Amino acid sequence: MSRLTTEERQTMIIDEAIKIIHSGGYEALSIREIAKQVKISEPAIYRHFLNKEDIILGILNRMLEFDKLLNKNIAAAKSAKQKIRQFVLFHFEFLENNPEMTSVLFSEEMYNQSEILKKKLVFIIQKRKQLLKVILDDAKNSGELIDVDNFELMSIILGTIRIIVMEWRLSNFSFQLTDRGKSMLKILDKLILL
Amino acid sequence: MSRLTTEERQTMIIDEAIKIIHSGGYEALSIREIAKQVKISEPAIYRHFLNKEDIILGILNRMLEFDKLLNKNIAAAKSAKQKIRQFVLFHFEFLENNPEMTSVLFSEEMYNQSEILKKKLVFIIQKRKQLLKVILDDAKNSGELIDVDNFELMSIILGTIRIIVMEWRLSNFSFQLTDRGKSMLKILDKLILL
DNA sequence: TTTTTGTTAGTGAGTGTTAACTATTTTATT
DNA sequence: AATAAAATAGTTAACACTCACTAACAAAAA
Repeated sequence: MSRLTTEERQTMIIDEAIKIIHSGGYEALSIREIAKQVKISEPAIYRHFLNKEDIILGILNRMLEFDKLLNKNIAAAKSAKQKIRQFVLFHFEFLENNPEMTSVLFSEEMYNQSEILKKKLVFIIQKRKQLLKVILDDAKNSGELIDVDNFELMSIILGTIRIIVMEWRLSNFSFQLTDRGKSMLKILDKLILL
Repeated sequence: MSRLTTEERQTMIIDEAIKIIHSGGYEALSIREIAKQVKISEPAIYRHFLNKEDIILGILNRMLEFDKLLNKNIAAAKSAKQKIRQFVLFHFEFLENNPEMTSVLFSEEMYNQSEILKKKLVFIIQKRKQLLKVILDDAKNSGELIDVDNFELMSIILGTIRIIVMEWRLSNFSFQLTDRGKSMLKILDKLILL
């Protein structure tokens, strides 16, 4: 067996960790299982991560990469209206292509493990809310959005996205998430866009 | 120590189990910890429940009791409009008075333990959706509701309730949930009621 | 006397993590 | 360019601990 660099192993370890959570929930995520999937010994894991918490932190950093993609995607949209649509649709598109990330998204137990993890999760959520807030403020300024409190609108949009993804999971991914997202977006259009 | 009946012990065990989940997440829910809190030995737990899954099933049945209360509360409302408002508000009122139930609500790992548990959870969610569906259908028939697909409206309402409760949890219950619920309801009123 | 609720002691399996050591790769020196 | 030294990535074996659950027995209540 040839040795790999820490960066390569870290990537493999995070990859497999996400897969394990997807197939067996956070409870199934053990150092033993990761080692088995990555095909190295358990102690070798500790060459690349400080401890289990550090691995979970790595998973959370993967979620930040989604945010980068989301930002790029939205920057390309022209009108504020289009930005809102892209914000919603890109969530569904990304998760449809990366269904294992929904498991990460809903593994609340995982973030409950330590204050560091919880803070990081709150940070990620906060960042996404901030992005949506800027878009909604723009939309309101350009008269494209209904005149109600943006703070509440954010909860409506994010809550609706989240529960649809949850329904998708509970149905064992049995429907096309983007299709469902599109029909949801139509209604949302009617309700909040002018 | 005086002996108690199975019914009394079962109630105590479920009570403590919920408390444990609330303070330490599902991961903290062990037979050992329950026994410690109830102040009986571990094997004594097995006099009153078949196994751990059976205890979780008991917790899920507690959630069904909320549904009974919700049904009563809604039956008292006169107009369909009022029923929608009550459906939303009662969720917030109940959880504000029983914050530990939010932990149960969000312990997804718990229901992932077995197919039986997952099915029971899906059943509970399905039941609550059905209740909301009937209300929305009524509201539409009596011309009190905006004319969009009710299926999508259900996701918007349930998703918004859920994410507000999630925000409440992540803030360590630092704001008044019912107040937040009321201002949310105002916006929802504007958006979907005629 | 029988049933029910409790106890103590113990099972095998799984957990994250560490100590001690080895093999490979990279860097520095001859 | 060849070789010695240092750093890195891996191993096996074991640590102390927690897990859900059970056998065997005791005491209280019906």
